[in-house]
Amino acid sequence: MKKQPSADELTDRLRDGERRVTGQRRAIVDVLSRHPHPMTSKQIHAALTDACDLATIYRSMKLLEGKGLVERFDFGDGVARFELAGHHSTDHHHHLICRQCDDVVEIEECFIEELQQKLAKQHGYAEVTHKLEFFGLCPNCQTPGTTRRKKRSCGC
Amino acid sequence: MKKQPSADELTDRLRDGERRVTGQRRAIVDVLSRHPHPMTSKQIHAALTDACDLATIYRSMKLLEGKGLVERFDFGDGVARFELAGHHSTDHHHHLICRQCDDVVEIEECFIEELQQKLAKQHGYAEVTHKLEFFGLCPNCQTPGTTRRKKRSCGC
DNA sequence: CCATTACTGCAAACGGTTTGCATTAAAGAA
DNA sequence: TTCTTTAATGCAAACCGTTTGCAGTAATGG
Repeated sequence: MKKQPSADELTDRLRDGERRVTGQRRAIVDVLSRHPHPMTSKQIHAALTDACDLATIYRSMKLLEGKGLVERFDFGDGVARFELAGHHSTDHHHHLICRQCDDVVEIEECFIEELQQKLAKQHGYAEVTHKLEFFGLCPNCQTPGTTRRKKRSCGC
Repeated sequence: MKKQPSADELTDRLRDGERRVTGQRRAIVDVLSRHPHPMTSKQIHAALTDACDLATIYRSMKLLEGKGLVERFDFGDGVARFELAGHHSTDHHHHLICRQCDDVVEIEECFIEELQQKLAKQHGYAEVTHKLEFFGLCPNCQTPGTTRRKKRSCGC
């Protein structure tokens, strides 16, 4: 948890562009700010103290992502996950996810920027980005018989 | 189009394990063998000469993937895409996808194996794999006004 | 405090994928 | 070849994450 965009930045970024700072959006950002790993919309929904509609969350995530306040990740299971931007040293980063228990390791560095540029130039592509996630078995899940399907209490 | 797993290999791989070589599965592999880029189940379905049910395709893709005859890719749009294994020099590879027109460049090399191993060791993870795809604007789509939304005739 | 209009909740719709079940057709045996 | 077994198929319904239309609600600027 490094720099906190939280309330102030939320306001700043939403204000310009006739978007409003609502209780729901504040609450969503608040939940995200307390979780170190990407959360699904459903998890965010569950973590909210005073519930708001799931549709509102989906709409909010899209907005927040567009404003750069939130980062979207795809773990390949058909469910979008979100992290608060600025949560880690760089917004753009990757993850190492346990196939067995959903443990998540944050990989803060991104080592393929140069490679990406090489590819872009090579094929004449512009504005190139990438998505990269690693999957494996965490230490606990390697020894059969050990705790599997561990779930964090916060569900993230 | 390098080595062709096609019929023979299809048979080999399915036979052991009491799975059957059906007309539908042969047809699916056949369609894939004629397409250079990943195809969605719906695209495969559309490309089949004598149609078979979509559910059958979904079931087949899962089986073929499990048998290593097919490679699954995720372009982040919530639709699974498949390529015939052995289509390219290495089965494991990546793509550079145009955000505008869905053009696909096959990136045959994978340059982050060593990095992956470093990460695995660093965090004690085993059997680590990764998913990596690049997104950008292809040469055609960079100049506004040029052909956009190009669709290959084969829909792949 | 008001007026404007973005945002919310609700419910219905959507798109990709999965599943249950009765029927069809591979594969091996006779 | 024909018979038997049982995996695979087609069809329709279910699923699940996500999106959308609409009427009511609430944030913003005046």
